[in-house]
Amino acid sequence: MTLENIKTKGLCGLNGSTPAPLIEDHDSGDADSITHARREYLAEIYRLQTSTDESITTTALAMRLDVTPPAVVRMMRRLAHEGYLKRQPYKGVRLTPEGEREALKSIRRHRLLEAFLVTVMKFGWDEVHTHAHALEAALNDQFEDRMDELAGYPKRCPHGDPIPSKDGVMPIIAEKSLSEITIGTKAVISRIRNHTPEKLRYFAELQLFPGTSISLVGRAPFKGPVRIKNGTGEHVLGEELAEQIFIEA
Amino acid sequence: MTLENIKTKGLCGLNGSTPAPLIEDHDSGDADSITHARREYLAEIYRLQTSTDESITTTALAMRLDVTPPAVVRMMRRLAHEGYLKRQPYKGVRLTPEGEREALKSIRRHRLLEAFLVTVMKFGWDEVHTHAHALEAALNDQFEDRMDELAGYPKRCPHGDPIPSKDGVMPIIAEKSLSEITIGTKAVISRIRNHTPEKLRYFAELQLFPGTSISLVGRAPFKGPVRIKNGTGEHVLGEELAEQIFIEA
DNA sequence: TTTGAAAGTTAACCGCAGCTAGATTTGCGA
DNA sequence: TCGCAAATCTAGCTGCGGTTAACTTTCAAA
Repeated sequence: MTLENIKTKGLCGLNGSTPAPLIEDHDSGDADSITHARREYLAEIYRLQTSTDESITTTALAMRLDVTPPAVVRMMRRLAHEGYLKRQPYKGVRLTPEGEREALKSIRRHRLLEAFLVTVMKFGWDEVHTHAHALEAALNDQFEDRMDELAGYPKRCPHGDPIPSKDGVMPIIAEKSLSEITIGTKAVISRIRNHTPEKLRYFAELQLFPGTSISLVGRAPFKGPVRIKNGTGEHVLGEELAEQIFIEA
Repeated sequence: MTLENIKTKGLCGLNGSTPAPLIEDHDSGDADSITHARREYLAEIYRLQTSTDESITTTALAMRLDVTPPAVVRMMRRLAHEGYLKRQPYKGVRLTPEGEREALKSIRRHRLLEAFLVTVMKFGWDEVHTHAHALEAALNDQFEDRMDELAGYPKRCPHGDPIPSKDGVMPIIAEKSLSEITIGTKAVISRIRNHTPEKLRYFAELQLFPGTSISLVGRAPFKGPVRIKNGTGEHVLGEELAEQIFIEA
């Protein structure tokens, strides 16, 4: 076989699978070509930014991303330089609108992927985070759209986290934690804000999912455990777990 | 919010998505931890190795992988050093059994992914190669098994390429190209050995898929075009296309 | 107001996987 | 058999994203 036709002949068989021009970048539909790591940083900043009012510190980010602070510092410098965020050394960072856009894109992909993995691929809600995290890097817009379609255009991930719209808008949802509501309240769980596999398996055992109707039967004083009732009966939850269960307000 | 509980609190919501211990390597089930690029090289060597009898040259590999020869040379040195292949400078390389095992694992993933993308995710057979190529890097064994299951344990990829078994055995299939068979033969297409999207779309237009029954009606002399007949009527195919269509012998 | 621990930053390194430029080997054709 | 072009290889560079070690800044408590 000559060298010339190696490139032009069969592709994926015993005879080969990857015609050179097909390898390329795979971010078709994106055009901008921001790296995956950058988007991950931006998404994490977004999450921190919307869950605290304080500005985002290097160490907090480093912990969340499981990297060392110097890695964060350098990435922040890059991202600031590229216009995704404003940075004040020693003070913290804040996303620019472009940064927020990328962050939301990343968050959308992650949650859409989780929804897809549960509804289409039948993974457990305790398993999807890890898979989604790995697969995120490989998605492009077309694939994202197909997952969206197959999963039935989900509005939330399996844990109840809202999925940003395709044009980058995060739905605003008024929610209250079980630790904040008054005794006697009947409501529907909207979100479980802890994705540790073990905790999720425990919640699943008690049939506590987004969508489950529950009523708050009682609460022990001094931030004590709460008693709740759902279809499967009455359950007692420690404060730590209770404050991670949210209901639509 | 204090730094301590940032790491331990909610994960994927507005409040966070990536608990540090979950990030890890994602090659669970593999244990060996060979990089994706290495596996891609090994797979490409395997494809070349089984489609020619000559030894694999640096330039051929470089073209197939769309990288420069020096990149190949260095990777070959690494892979030889790591025991995946035998290398004779200026002569070529040959996979060791370990190298072949990794190559087959990679090829299995690619083809399984293609099958999954077509049967479950409803992509066209002309689209799947690129998607599969990007997604391959993110798979682990559990995900691979789930795809296998959902796709119905396919034996071949959408183009008819056999899928190596989970324990690394490539099915041996006796096949003949349309350009090799005698006039009058009736047979079933088993494989299309060209994965260029345009060609695939053309084959699809003529309803020439693996599984399609055809008969060879005629062939013009001197490697001329062939006439074939299938459910949709009679078609004329140039020699170049004809030799890329295979039937089970 | 001072000071020291914690947080943030800089400097310098790593491996991976690309690249170009230039040297070397090979082997075919004259 | 000899020489030259093509193939191969070496050397040295890039960017990415990670690390450790050491330095600087901040801020709260004494």
